[in-house]
Amino acid sequence: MNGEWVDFFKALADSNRLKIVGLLAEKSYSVEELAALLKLKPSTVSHHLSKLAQAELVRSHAESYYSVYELDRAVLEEKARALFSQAGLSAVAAEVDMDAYDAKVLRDFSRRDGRLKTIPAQRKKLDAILRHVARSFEPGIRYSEKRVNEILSRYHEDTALLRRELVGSGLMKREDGEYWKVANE
Amino acid sequence: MNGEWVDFFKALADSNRLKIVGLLAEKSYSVEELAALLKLKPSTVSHHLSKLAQAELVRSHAESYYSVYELDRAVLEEKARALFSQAGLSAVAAEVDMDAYDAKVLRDFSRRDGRLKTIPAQRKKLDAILRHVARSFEPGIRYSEKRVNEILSRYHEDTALLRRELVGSGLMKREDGEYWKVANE
DNA sequence: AATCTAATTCGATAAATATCGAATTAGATT
DNA sequence: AATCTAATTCGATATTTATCGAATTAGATT
Repeated sequence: MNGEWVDFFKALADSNRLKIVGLLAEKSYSVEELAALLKLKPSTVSHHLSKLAQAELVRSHAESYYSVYELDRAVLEEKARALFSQAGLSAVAAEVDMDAYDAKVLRDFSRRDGRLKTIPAQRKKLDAILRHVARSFEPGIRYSEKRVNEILSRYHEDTALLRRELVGSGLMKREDGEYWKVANE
Repeated sequence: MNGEWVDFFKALADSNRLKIVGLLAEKSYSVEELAALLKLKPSTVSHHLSKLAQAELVRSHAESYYSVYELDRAVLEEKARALFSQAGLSAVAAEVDMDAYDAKVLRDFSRRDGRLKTIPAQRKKLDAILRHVARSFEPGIRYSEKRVNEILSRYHEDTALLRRELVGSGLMKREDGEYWKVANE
């Protein structure tokens, strides 16, 4: 989940909350003081602080009448560090469905019976279709051109085009008139 | 202004925009591809990308039919770096009115004529009042106790209390029955 | 030149949220 | 125990904004 990151950025995505963080970076303040400095009502500041606290950016402790808030630099630095790293960035997108694009192209170009309405002319869409078609071939098996055409004819009558593109895209190989599927992954 | 920072955080304060950044961290994508991957309409993705572009986090270039978007790592790293530094953090709060708290306390405790309704018992509020009262004394001049009381009586009848607190707080000094103001700043 | 196609802009709508004032709570001071 | 005080919570409101579909635009392909 990227919820933790969203909380972090949402917490800082407000002008007044940024000012609070800026102020707390210099010293600790009570809610009342922050309200006076920012010209906001204490209830509003309290609301802002609870968002910052939810993101673990601030902590508070009681001090006589006041709750004194202080900045938690460690969390800030940890997040800043992650922004640098490739892994940290990519983790943010972890739950994206990487096959959704292929699925959409396939839907757009297929009939109910699974045959292709047309063969897409555009490179990226053609590639998506080819990846799909290639699943009809078993890895490790050598197919005659005749057999390849049989299988491809389930998708579209222009088997020559499909065959040529499969080889051209590197999904399949050809040698001595025989074809085989390149191991995927 | 902290507008630049607000733009930065606002740009990333959305789950789908975070996913976009995560995806672009691995490779470039067209609007259409991103829309398919995120299961959003192209118009929505376009909107998200324009926010990211406004924060200078992404750039686009035309490529045949498509606008291909790519991540600008430099901006991301520059911001991340600033999050570490004291100066960077404090800069965020640059335009906060640091005297607003004192002004509020003063307002709360003063009558229209400038005299004090009461002398605040709470430390922080008393300090704010004392800073105000101390402005009635010129630095570099030595005052007799009688003269000090005269001046303080403009604010409140309990001049002894004010005098004692001014010295106690370090705003004024006393020696041989004479008083003077400590240079501020 | 005519036609396609992806991208963008625009208008509308529904959901999220910043702000305030009133009521309540939690703690400290007397 | 009784009283104060700052903080918090709650309810209401106005603003912002995420999303979509329709219309338009900008570019490339034919």
